[in-house]
Amino acid sequence: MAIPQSDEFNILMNKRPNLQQCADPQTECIACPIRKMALFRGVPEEELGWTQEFRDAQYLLPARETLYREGDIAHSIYTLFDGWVILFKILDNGKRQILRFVLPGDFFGFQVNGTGAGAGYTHGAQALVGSTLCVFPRTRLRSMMEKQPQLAIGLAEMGMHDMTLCQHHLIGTGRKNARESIAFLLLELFYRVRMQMQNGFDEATDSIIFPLTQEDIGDAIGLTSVHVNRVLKEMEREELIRCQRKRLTILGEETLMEIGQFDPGMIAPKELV
Amino acid sequence: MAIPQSDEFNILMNKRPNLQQCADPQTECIACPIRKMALFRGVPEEELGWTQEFRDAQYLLPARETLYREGDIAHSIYTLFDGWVILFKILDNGKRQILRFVLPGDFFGFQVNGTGAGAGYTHGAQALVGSTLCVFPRTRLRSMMEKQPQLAIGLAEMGMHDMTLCQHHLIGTGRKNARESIAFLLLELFYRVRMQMQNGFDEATDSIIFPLTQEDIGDAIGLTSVHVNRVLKEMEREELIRCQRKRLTILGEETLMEIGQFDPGMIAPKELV
DNA sequence: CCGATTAATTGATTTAAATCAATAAAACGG
DNA sequence: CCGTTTTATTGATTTAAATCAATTAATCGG
Repeated sequence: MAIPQSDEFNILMNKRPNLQQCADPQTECIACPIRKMALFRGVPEEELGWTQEFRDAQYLLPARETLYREGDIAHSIYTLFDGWVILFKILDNGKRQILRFVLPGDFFGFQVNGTGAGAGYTHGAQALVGSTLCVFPRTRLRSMMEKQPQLAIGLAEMGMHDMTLCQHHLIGTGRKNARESIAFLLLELFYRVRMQMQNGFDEATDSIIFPLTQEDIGDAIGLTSVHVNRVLKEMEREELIRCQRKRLTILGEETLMEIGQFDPGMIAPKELV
Repeated sequence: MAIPQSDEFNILMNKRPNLQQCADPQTECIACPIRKMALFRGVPEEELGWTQEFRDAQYLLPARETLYREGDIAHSIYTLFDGWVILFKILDNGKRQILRFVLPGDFFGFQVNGTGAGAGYTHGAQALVGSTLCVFPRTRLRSMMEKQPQLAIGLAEMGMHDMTLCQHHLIGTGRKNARESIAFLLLELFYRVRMQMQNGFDEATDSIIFPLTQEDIGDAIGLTSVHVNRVLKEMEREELIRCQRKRLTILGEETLMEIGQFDPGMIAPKELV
């Protein structure tokens, strides 16, 4: 049975043809299990009806589909409700640099070039696995923030968090070798998944769903997939990790943390004093 | 003649021993020539007396002095009024990664680890040349933003700008070679200086004051100073740049932009719609 | 379940940049 | 101006990672 599709949905589909409408019922902001980590973290409960109204709807993005490309007009901004999304940039020579791994609760799509409603995304976005998105109109963000300063504070706090991650990736590509960078990235994603979502993390085996290919890892860290493979294999031989069937298990957490110079404190959400 | 020093100054000096009190008169926020680019960009003129009161004072940081180290308790946040400051992180192996070049109008010092008043800076800060700083107490930032949402919006906008720069540095270290990264960095700094400040840029020769050593360049891009030297020398031989006596001239702007894949649009200040 | 595509694995070879090692040239503090 | 300390420069050698080239193992769509 076909799901009836709203006008707004059809308009959005013209802009973002890969999105699929969610089956109802959709999660309300007030009942949202990830709200405390997400954009509306600081907004008081009694105001949530109002933020709810700001939100367009929830949509599904199938695995491997592109949400938007660099340069596309940025009509929407997004909160990832469930799944994995990567933000990346393709260089002239065809090489790809992954800029950010988006996990549930993360907000994205607000980095644009240019001014006004016609500004374009500075990067592309693509799902690694089937993902659910909360969609918001970008052009109302500023007026929303003026009315509700908690929203602006939340955005600034999330921006600080994203910046910390980006700076650590810069440190990795700039001044760490392959083994160190890879150890760091695996731990970062492991901790983020364990902290941010209920599903994905399996307590029994201390493992997470890990949908990255070795090429994805390389494109995040600035290595070729061949070299990533060699390092991962070596780590498996050393019983530091197990990485197969899209599942990652951390066996030697202490050792990996030393190798990667990883401090779990960096994963903690940022809060303005 | 010694400048009389206030109580607040003496308290600050215990925390930041390298700062020197400015000779009066200090620049008032309302008369600040860089305000339109800085933190108080969106704050209406009639509110500036109030923001002025938030500000501690202006201080001098001599060339090569450290403002703070990673882990220091983050009492203050800063706007650079004049000069050049670098933010960096030192790894366990002693290597340094420069995270950001701070130019006049830029806001910094708010990236911290931990919560509350005792949180510590995630990075160190050091002056490349004698610099003037506007100092603010970090612990009042949130309440300021709640009272004046324009401040939060300004912070979010500046955060977007910083993020764009950080992502481009990541792209450079991750997926560009030495020649491409260096071309990009030189152009980025050239454009930022030309855009942000009156002094520093010399219209007659189309050159800027450029206080970085070749080691600084390397630590920003993830290269050794030896290799930076070879690439710079080659670029000089090709008449693309002139880089001597702490002054940088761009001779082959078009060619450099192609080499570095540099788009001046990325330098433009970000604005929320 | 099955052919087709995508991802992982491994070996051989090359290369961009690091490292090692000296000088030469600037900048700095009295 | 002068000795001292930083920076810049250049050559010789090494190395971490890239590239090239197959082959094997998974995953996917019907």
